[in-house]
Amino acid sequence: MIETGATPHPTGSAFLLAQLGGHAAERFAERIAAQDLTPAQAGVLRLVGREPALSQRDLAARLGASPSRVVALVDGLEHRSLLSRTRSEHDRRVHELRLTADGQRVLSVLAAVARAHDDEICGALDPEERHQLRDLLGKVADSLGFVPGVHPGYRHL
Amino acid sequence: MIETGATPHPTGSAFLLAQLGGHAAERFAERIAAQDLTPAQAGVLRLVGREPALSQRDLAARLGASPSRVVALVDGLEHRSLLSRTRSEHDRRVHELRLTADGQRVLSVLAAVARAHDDEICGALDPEERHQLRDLLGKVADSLGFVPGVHPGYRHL
DNA sequence: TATTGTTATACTCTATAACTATA
DNA sequence: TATAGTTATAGAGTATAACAATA
Repeated sequence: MIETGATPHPTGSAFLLAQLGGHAAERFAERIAAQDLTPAQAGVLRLVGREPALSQRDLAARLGASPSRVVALVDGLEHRSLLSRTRSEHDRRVHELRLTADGQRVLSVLAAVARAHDDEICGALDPEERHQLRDLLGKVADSLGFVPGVHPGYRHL
Repeated sequence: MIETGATPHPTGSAFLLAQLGGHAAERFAERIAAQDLTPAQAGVLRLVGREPALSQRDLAARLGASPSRVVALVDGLEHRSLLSRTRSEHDRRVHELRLTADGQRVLSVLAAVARAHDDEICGALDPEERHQLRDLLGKVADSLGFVPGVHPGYRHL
């Protein structure tokens, strides 16, 4: 992985943000590798867990990925019995995605992993500072149009 | 691009950090594409600008990339006359890397782009909040062992 | 005709291993 | 023998385009 960026950190936070974000993503990937999951797969479980009966097309939009990519992602998770595809009764073209009982178990493990991950990343901050950081990041995210669970590029669909 | 992650944002900042960091990196990449540069190339210019006569091997360590990858990166920049390779007189195996005059010009353009980029990302924050955010991120970065200009994986060399 | 999911294909990024030239 | 750089090769990840089933 290559760190992008400009000068060390003169006045700006954007470079530091990209650096830390990259590190956080990398560490999270390492952690979930223990459950044999990639970040993309974890994203699928998270989104399907939140929105049962999601179609592959809508999932692709929320992930910011192509529909063909979702096929492979769902194939793998279905093969491991973590989620199921069922044809919609209203429109037999669409596949409704749902977590299996195993899938829900894995999802709750992922939530615990995320908490531990968060403690690792923010461990240097006291509770008040963590709260401040979350508020500031939330403000930035809002201003950039981030909607939880929806890829920014598709937030208008 | 796929957003990794766990729950929306319950208590933790790590997911938001990864999300925003990814967005910031992506937007920076779009901006420098106007100069026909990739983030990796920008990183090379930045590091060689800071440490003239850097060897390709040391550059690879600082980037967190493989030496073979650096070959292609340097090839491209040398071909565009943004940096030069000269064999070291002390050890004729090593190539000393330096920015050309054009390379330094491009580097200063990159610095301006980084400032604009930063304003875009942090535009929703007032000056005091931006200062707070930078301090908090700096604290997190320090606790994780980040050294400016050196990839974390290689900070001990 | 338009849309969902699928397959085939190709492209980009990147690392590992073998090679060369120096030391 | 060991090291700096290079080349050859292969793998991962991903998108685009063509296709089949359904609307």
